[in-house]
Amino acid sequence: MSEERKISMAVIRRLPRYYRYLGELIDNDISRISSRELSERMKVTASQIRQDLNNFGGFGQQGYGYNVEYLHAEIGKILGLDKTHKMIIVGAGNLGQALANYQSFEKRGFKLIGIFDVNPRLIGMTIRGIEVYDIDVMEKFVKEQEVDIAMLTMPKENVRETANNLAEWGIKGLWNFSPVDLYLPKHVQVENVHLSHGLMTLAYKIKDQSLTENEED
Amino acid sequence: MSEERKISMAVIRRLPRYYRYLGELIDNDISRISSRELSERMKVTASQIRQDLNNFGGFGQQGYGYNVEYLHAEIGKILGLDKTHKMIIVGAGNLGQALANYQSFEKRGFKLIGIFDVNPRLIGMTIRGIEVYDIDVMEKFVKEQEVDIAMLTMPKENVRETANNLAEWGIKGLWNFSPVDLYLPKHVQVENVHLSHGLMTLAYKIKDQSLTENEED
DNA sequence: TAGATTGTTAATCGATTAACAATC
DNA sequence: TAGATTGTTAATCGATTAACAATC
Repeated sequence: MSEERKISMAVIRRLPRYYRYLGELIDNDISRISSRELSERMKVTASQIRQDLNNFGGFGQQGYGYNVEYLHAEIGKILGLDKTHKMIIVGAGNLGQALANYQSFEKRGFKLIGIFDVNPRLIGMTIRGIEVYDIDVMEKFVKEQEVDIAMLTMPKENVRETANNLAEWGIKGLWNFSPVDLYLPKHVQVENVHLSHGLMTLAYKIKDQSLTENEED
Repeated sequence: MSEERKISMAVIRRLPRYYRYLGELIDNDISRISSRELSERMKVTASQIRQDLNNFGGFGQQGYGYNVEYLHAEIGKILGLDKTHKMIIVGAGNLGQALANYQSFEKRGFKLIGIFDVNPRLIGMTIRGIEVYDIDVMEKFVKEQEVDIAMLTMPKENVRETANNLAEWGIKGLWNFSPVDLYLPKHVQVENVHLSHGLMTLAYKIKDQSLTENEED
C-alpha cells in the first residue's frame, strides 16, 4: 500500500513551524518561495527543508521553487488540519480557561465542545459559549460525542486516573499540561507540555552562554 | 579553565525530567537508585542516563548506584535552580494570570515580582499578591529590579518590539508563549512555548499511528 | 572476596548537510 | 536555450546504545 517510510518525530515537529511561516507568506501575498529563501527566513538549511518535504512527496518544481499556498495546504493535510477534531478541556481552572479562550485553535479545525470540572462553582459557567459540565457526565459525553482530544489542565493528582478513563472511553489524543508522564495504550497519543521543564531549560541557558542549541520547534 | 566540553541541548532538555523523577523518589523515601532501575521507571536506556550524567561529572558510585538526594541537588545546580531568578509577566490576560498562579515555580527559585499590561482595567489588580503595573513603567522596573526573566503572554503583534526593548534593558531570558520567533542578541536566551505546534503534532500522531517518537521532554 | 554498577570507550544508528544530476 | 532550483544520493556529523574494564 504505497509509502512505507518511517518519518521521524524530529521532522514532524518541524512541520508546524513551516506551516506557520508559509501562512505568514500568504498573508504577505508571497505566492512562491525557494528552499533557499525560506531557509534564510527560518534560519535553517535549505537542505533540511528539501529533505523534510521530500519525506512526503515532491511539492516543488525545479527552477521555480514552491508554490506557497499549495505547500501550506499540503503540510496542513499531512498534519491532519483538514479534519475537524473534537476537543474537551478537563479542568476549568486558570489554565483551562486560558486555553478555552484561544481562538486560533478553531481555525485549524480544533473544535472545543465541552469543559469539565469537579468544582460546583464553575459548573454551569460558560466560556466563549462553551459550557462547563460536571465531570461526572464526562464518560457519557466523551462516548456519545466521540471526542478526539482532551486537554488535561487539572491538578496532577487526578491526571493518571482521568487519562486511563479517557483512554478506555475511546479518546484518541491527550494534551497533557501536568508534570506527569502518561503511559497509555498505543491507540492513545499523548503530547506533553511540561511548562516547568521549559523554565528550567531557560535557567540553564541563562547560566551557560555556550550553547549548542540544535533547534527549537 | 577546567571543563571545556560542549553539552548538547538534547542532554539539557532531559535534565528537568531526571530532576522531576528524582524529586518523586525523594518523596517516596527512596535514597538510592541504579541507572538501570531509573531507566525502567523513565523508559529510557540506562546507558543514556549514565552518559548524560557523566557530561557533568561522576555522581554515582560503582556497585552502589546514585544517591538520590545528592543527584537531585546536583542536577538542580546544573540547571541553575540553586539561584533565585526574578521574573515578570508581560500580558495579564488569561494565560498570564494562569502562570502567575503557578505556585510550583517559586519552589524552584523563580520569583514573580511584577506583572505588566496595557489594559487600565487590569492595572492595579493583584494576583497572588503580585501587582499588575502599567506597561509604561516596565523599563524603570526592569532596570531597577534587575529582572532576569520575562514571560511573554501578550498578543503576538507587540511581542517582537517588547522583546527587543527587554533585551536592551538587560533581561537575560525570555519565555515566549506567542507564535512568533524571536531573534535577539545572544546575551538574551529565549525559550519558546508554541502551543499550537504541540497541538498540530498531536493531530499528526492521531492520524498516523506508525511513529518513531524519539523522546519527549 | 564476589557481586554490582559505574564511568567511559567503541560501535551503531540516525539526522543533518553537502553536492550534483535531473528537470522545469 | 541558459539559469535556477528541486529531488535525491552520498558524506559528515552527532547522538544513542552496547560493552566492558575499573572500582566500590
